[in-house]
Amino acid sequence: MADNILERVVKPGFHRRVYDVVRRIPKGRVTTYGRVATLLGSPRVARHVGWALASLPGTLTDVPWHRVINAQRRISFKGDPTRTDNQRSLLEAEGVEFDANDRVDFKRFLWMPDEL
DNA sequence: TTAGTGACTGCAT
DNA sequence: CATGCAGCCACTA
Repeated sequence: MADNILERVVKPGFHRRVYDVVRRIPKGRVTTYGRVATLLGSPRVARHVGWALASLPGTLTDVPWHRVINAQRRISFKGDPTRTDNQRSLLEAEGVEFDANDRVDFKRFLWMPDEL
């Protein structure tokens, strides 16, 4: 089970909390690193959210990491460019659309949790 | 224990 | 609109 793998790969608790939030993002919706951080109670730890996702074992988890993009409404690309391609493909497969500038329309696809 | 790092963000230029 | 820069703090070595 993916969760078991996650338990072994990820030790720290903060990461674990990030994954719990990300798992709640509905299919076909996206959110930002900053919003996830805010849901965790710390609006200033957006970088840690990204870092937490960076340490995921890729496809071996049930965490929809691809539904998290940056506040500029774009997919963050630092490191491996193929990752961003994959992320975009996954989102488009769920119905999320990108405009000519590779941006997502938050009015239509941003996940707005009740808690926020 | 200390120092370095970063899938970010918001404000300034 | 595009860059640049400082702040942020859990995690890693």
